[in-house]
Amino acid sequence: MTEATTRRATRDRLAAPAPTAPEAPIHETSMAETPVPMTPIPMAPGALVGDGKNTMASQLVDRLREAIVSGRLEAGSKINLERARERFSVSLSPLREALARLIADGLVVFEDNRGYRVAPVSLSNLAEITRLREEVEVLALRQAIAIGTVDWEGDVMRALHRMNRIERDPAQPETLEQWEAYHREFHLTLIAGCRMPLLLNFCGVLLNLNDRYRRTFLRRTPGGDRNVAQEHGEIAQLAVARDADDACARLREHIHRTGTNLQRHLAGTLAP
Amino acid sequence: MTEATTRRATRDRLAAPAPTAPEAPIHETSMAETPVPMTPIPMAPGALVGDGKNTMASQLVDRLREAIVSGRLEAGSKINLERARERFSVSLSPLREALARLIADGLVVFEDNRGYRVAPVSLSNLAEITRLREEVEVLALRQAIAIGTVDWEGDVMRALHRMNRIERDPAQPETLEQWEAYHREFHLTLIAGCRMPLLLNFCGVLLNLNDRYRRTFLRRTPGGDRNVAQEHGEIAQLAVARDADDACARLREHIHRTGTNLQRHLAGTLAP
DNA sequence: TGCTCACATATCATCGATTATTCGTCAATC
DNA sequence: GATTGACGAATAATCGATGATATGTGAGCA
Repeated sequence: MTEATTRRATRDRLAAPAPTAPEAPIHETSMAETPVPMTPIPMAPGALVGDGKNTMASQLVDRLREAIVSGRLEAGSKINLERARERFSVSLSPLREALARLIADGLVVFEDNRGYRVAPVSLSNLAEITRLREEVEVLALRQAIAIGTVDWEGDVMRALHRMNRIERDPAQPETLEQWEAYHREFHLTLIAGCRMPLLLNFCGVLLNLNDRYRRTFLRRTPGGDRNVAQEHGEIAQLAVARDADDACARLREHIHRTGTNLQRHLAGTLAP
Repeated sequence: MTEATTRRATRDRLAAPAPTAPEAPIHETSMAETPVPMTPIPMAPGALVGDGKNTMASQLVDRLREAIVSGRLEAGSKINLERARERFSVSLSPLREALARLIADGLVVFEDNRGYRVAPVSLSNLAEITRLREEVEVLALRQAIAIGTVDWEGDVMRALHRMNRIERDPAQPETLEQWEAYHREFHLTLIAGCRMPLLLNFCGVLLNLNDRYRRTFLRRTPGGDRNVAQEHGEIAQLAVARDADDACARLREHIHRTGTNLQRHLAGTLAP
């Protein structure tokens, strides 16, 4: 039970700064902070209850990622270390370590002696993300359909159900955030059955990058006139029915349409 | 004047520790250090004379990557920070930052409060690497053949020529190292024409991971009875001739055969 | 007016010391 | 005799301070 004491002390130390206000922007431009209440994120699959995120650096990775994907940290903006240090109430070492890890996600870019900055967005970047998702996510799905277990089927249906039950109300931003989280989990669960860690990791990165575009440009009109829920449902049904060709075709269309949609919105944002 | 003094001091500081002995093993096990004389590496393409690697952390990334891919740092072994700090003559901050960046390469794994370790090797990991290389490297090649410029064609032929001119003499380890560098560059150049940064980055990661297996298990008998040089030549010729289907088929076979070869050697190492 | 160079300032990079956590060991207990 | 809990050594994580680099500014000159 001495251990309990020690642990509790740590938890307090770590928990204390969290409830404070959501991070204000670090970059020089933009100061209107969207008061998003930092959802108690149902983080990436594979995270056991007590295993991860005990250190400053690891928590920072999540906080920074969320801040970037949500658009609170403007694309392309410089990350001033001193201000970020204050904002997140940490020291330089864990901050730099967290940023270094985020390079892997493609959300942060770095240059020697010039520091870190939020990865920029561009039409070509979006096009590549879409194209690669079509290829690798479909590849993963095909493999998942081939070797996925019954448990995997169950996971897929559960993820689908949870996502579709969320009522997306623009007046309640937290419902949008929640849907984003479930949507991400749905796509990851769909392919998780393939049991190829490197591939899943890469798909997760692409999904993150894609989500940043959607959350920035399609915040309230996610599907346009599409019935996204139906698309998801069909893909899931075909997948658990082990109809590989049709499931993959539908997933590919789904990704492609989303990409086209985003492309249009982004072009509208950049051009005028 | 003052500035000149400052700069000179810095350069000396950075240059000084480099020529010292090659890094001895950091991990607890294994103490017989292969006295590989740390080739003055013809580093990754795209490195201008003065652009990158000015900081301790960035230099460390390269040194550590080389140490891991070459096998000097044993797969799966724990990386003791204090010993690594001494060995590489740096402080903890840049060391941790460098290790954090190497997570992206899949060469290092991390766990909160348990530190960093060299990524383990396994048959399933090798199988996935091979499978993914077949898919994504071929995808990249097809795109490169579709849109690659004449400059790209030239780059491919040059890379092929340089690689094939190296005489691989097991008695002269530096020739093996040199060939590895050129070989890596050949494969990357072959697909560089596709102009998809994310895809190229992923291919580079896979190539690195693959090279670790080859350099560990196929150090002196790279091709078995295969004529690897001829395989490379044919792929290059087909690529610049814009024969996409044949080039991709050959590349896929090439990757697959290499994988099978490695699988056999690795199985022989793990089993008995 | 436009350019170059020195200086001041802001920022990034690194270090050494301090704090927190884990892991091995051993004694106490059931 | 096995399990549990407490200690101490080893190691990881964090911090505050210092050193190095880049960037902005203005004087001097063509």
